[in-house]
Amino acid sequence: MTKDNIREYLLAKGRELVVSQGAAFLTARKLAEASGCSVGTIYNQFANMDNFIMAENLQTLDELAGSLRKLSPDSSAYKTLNRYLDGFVRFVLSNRNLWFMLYHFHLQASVKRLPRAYLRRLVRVIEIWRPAFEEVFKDIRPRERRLSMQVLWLSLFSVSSFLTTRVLDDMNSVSKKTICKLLLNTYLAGLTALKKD
Amino acid sequence: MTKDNIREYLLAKGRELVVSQGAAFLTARKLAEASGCSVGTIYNQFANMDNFIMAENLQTLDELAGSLRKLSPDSSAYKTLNRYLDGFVRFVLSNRNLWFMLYHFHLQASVKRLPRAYLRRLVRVIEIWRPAFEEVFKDIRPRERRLSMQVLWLSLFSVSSFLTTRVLDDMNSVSKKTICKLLLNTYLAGLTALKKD
DNA sequence: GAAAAAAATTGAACGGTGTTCAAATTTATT
DNA sequence: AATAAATTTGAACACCGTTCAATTTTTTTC
Repeated sequence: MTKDNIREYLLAKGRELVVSQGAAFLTARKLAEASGCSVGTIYNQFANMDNFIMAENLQTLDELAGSLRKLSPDSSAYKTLNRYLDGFVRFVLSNRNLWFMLYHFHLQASVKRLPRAYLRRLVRVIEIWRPAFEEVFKDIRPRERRLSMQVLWLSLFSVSSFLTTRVLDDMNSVSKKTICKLLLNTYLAGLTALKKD
Repeated sequence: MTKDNIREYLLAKGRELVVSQGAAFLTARKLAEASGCSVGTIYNQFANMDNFIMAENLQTLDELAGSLRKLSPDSSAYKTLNRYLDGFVRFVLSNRNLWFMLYHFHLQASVKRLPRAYLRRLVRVIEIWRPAFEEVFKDIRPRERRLSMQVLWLSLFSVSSFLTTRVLDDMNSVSKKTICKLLLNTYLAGLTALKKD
């Protein structure tokens, strides 16, 4: 097979495989077969499969950011934060396999160190929340506010891993979205309550 | 090699490998070599390596439960919850590789379904928190209280995965324990604030 | 257009993984 | 001691990521 943009073609095909068959299905040989090329060609475009997966994950984060940026602010900053959460949960649930792959890789890679390019996109996603968050908590000192926001994001991101699996289906009778909303709003209420001291 | 309790011996050796070399080092062949037997013997004791890892994880959860149960209540139920969190974080940080293996397996397995034995032990851990939690929030309706507790545990459990990696070292200047304490106490404050409505 | 040079593609091969199972060995029973 | 049962063994199978000499394709040069 010959393509002018093999790299993009491989990424697109790999994405198809993950979406339709799950992250575990994405192997060098299966990708090669699905793309109509040999494994060598993949390794000509990507140093290794980890880099390929990373490239997919960067795209996923870009799509998440794009999806969140499309959301218009609500009547209050507080409601806007809830809107972002909605968008986040919706994105994860409608991109389960891609998000599972991202989180799985994130977990594994973070044993050593996450690539700068990846960390940058994570920050980019968090930055979308920031204005609304600062608006709601404008009378909290910047340092603490920044930390609180990071902890909130860390919690939501961590919990998001289980949005992609079946584990929460057994434990609760409430929906995954409800769980996330409860986490967000309880945490926000906690911040609101604590700032008064 | 011949042992009267090969199963326990293999589990102990496997544990050594994970503790000292990391979860990725635990393979059938390496375990066989470290234990002085063949791969076949392992498969005679365990249906597959997943079952072996599961057995290790059950033990890890038992050890966590034992560690938490050793803690004596503090002067208030609220402080007791913080004490449990301390114990939890301390356990995870001093059993990084084992906890990473557990969480990693949990994530993977939860794509399909987690074994009953495993879920039971998870519940057993949560149950340790329950009395103190119910004491603090005795005027919240049981159903909501139960849900709030599950969401709290889910958050802490999810975040715990990153206690075992380096990822939080780069993002914040505060310690991992501080992050967890902030999450817990903000969430608890939120519950306290919300219950007044 | 033909020949030479450069670039890209190929896929068998290497070392690793989990897993199987007929054969060898050890243990228990008669 | 001979037989029967249970256990252990490790080569072999199908995968995995990865490499790289050989092939094919493309480009450049004449």
